[in-house]
Amino acid sequence: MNIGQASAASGVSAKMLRYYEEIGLLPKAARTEAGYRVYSGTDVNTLRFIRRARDLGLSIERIKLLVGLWRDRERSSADVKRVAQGHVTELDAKILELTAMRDTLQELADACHGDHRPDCPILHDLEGGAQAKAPTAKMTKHVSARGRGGKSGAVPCHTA
Amino acid sequence: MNIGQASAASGVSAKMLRYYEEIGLLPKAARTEAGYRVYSGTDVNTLRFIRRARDLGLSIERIKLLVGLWRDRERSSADVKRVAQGHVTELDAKILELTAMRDTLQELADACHGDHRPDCPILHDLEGGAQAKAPTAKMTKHVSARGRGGKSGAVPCHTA
DNA sequence: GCTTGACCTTCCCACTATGGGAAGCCCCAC
DNA sequence: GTGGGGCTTCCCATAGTGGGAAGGTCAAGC
Repeated sequence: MNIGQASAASGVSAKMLRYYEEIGLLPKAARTEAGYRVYSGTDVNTLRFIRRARDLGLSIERIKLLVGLWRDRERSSADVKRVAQGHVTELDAKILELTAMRDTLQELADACHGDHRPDCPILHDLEGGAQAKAPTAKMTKHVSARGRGGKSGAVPCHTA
Repeated sequence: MNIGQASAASGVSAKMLRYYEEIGLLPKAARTEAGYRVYSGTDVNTLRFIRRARDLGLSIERIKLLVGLWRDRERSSADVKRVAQGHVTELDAKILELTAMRDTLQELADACHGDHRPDCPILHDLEGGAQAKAPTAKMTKHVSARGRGGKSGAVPCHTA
């Protein structure tokens, strides 16, 4: 099987196949004399595994761990569960963060007339917003979001 | 005010100040004879506006629009609301996507013993998972996530 | 006046995954 | 033997952000 066929069979693009090989997620594929990569049915299984894992939003790093555990017959399910749970935790954090943003923005949008007039609570909030607004409460729950400057483990962004 | 002071006063890093200028979110700052950037109080206001907007997860592109509207006294609040609403829609989509991932993964993790034994429904799902699993239902709602290959407007990832 | 240290400048690199595309070689069918 | 499609590598772009190097500047202290 060459790269195109492995790609079609696994749902992982040829481009990604090369990339995964390059970063060490996949072992270096065997080559034909002409230099073409060669894949086996086993490889395709691994690729499907990876693809499913990516669909669940797991980072490449975590997938590396999981593939390792998958191949290891001596693994303990606890290790697998730990990796999964780690990702769930990240997802929860991200969901919380996005939800806070969404709610704040929706509140502001709801308060905006949305007509031809220039007055707009959205701009008003962005302008001075948070600090000077303690009394109004309710709108002040903006959540500092984005851990600013922290290498806080965030959910990798593969949507874009 | 030089860049360090503007940064401290606005909460936007000096690095980002230069970047925003480069991409045209900010006008080119005036310079001293030595080439140092000079900022005014007005600039700091704009920077704070931008920072608040980033905190709400708005993309630079949307912020450009908002800053433009903010400066425009003839604006209609409808335009502002449209931008905000667009972002809320994206956030909702992203939240839905992440939530689907989270739920699937949590279900799998819940089904995993998490002990020393190697059997693990998480790996089992990733392995063959979805297709061959229609009868089990409930677990099959995986949501194809990530619009694969689509330029589907996703929420920008500024968390990482 | 000179040194030192903090600050500024530009420029390049890294990150996460992914796609796009160019230049060039290869393979198969006709 | 020729054409088209597939393969190779290599570079670029994405969206924001941080890190750091090499070098110029400024202000304070001696």
